[in-house]
Amino acid sequence: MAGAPRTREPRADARRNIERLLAAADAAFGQHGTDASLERIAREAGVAVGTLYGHFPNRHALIAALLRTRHDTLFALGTDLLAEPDSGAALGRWVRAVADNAASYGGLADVLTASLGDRESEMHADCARITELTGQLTRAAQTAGVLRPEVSVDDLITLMSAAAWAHEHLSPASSERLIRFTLDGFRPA
Amino acid sequence: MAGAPRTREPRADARRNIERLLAAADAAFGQHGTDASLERIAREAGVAVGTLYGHFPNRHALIAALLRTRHDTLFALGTDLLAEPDSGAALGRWVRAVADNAASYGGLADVLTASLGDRESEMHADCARITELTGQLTRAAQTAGVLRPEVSVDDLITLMSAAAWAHEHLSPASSERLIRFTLDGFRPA
DNA sequence: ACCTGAACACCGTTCAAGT
DNA sequence: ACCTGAACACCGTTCAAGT
Repeated sequence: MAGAPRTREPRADARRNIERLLAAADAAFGQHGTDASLERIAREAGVAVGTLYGHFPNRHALIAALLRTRHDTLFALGTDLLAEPDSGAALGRWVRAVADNAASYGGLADVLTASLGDRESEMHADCARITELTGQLTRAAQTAGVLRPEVSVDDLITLMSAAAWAHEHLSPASSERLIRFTLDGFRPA
Repeated sequence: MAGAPRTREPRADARRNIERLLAAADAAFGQHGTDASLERIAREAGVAVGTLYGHFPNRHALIAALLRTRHDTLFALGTDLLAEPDSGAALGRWVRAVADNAASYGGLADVLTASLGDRESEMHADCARITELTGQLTRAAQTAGVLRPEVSVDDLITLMSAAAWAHEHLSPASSERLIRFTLDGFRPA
């Protein structure tokens, strides 16, 4: 009764191609932003375009795969922050972490924002999880009285996305200042 | 002494083509954002691609031409606001006007931000003028004591651009709320 | 099960040739 | 002085054919 290979593991060559594609994509997105040429990525990975499409049906899938581990550590941070006694500081750290993450590739803020509203996107679940954690941290800060009650989760999402955009298109410093002043505006009078 | 045509006016057919191109571009940018296909714009205008490039050497030039009159009325508003006695309210109205303007086409916030840092761009002068007016209104509000002294022109530019981005990628309401809370954070404690 | 590369439809940009 | 359209180099995406 025997080792019929009923495994779902990808074949060894496929696995290698996937890794090469991810490495090439990470480099290309880092250098040219999230709309870097997919053809070039395949070429750089030493693989035919069809192979890229075979593993990643579209650009979103490729980006999502790259963000996968990054997002896991982000979620871990989020749940840790929920236990933080100073919920104002926790929220601040969360906002910065999310904004930084959404700025890891040029154009990523746009992509993530689109994914939040697109149930079909490979990144939709991740975006929803971020929204969920943001909601919990927001409510915690509000019950602690360190955040105005009229501030909504959407307001936080807006700030984080806008800060990520500013990080990329203006400068990290501008982004940080926007966060600081806006969080100030979020505090009770 | 006679009517030799020493005029610099474009020829009648050229003039007509320019107008058709601008109309088509306005429609296309409105619908598909600032990176709409130039080939399609030419086709829609009933003109060969070469004609488009003959009048507008690149995409920026085309966008700049479309913004020209819009910006003139914006500048007029800016100088009017300098005379406003309530300099806090004046700054608020300015921020909203600039942000709205920078959201008139999808992707325009990105383009304008790039133009601000690119001396070669056809929109650079316009962006510089906006920065200048922002600086004057900022200083006016600061001497009136309704704006924290550590807020810089860059902070205002950041807010206006980020708000324009949010207007486009999230919603006009999100953008307005970002402006409101951040301006709150800009006020003296 | 996976890979290849040609195929198709599109794009930005240039430029010789026309009027 | 202006217009045309073919030309070139690139791209996203699909799919028959191979192994």
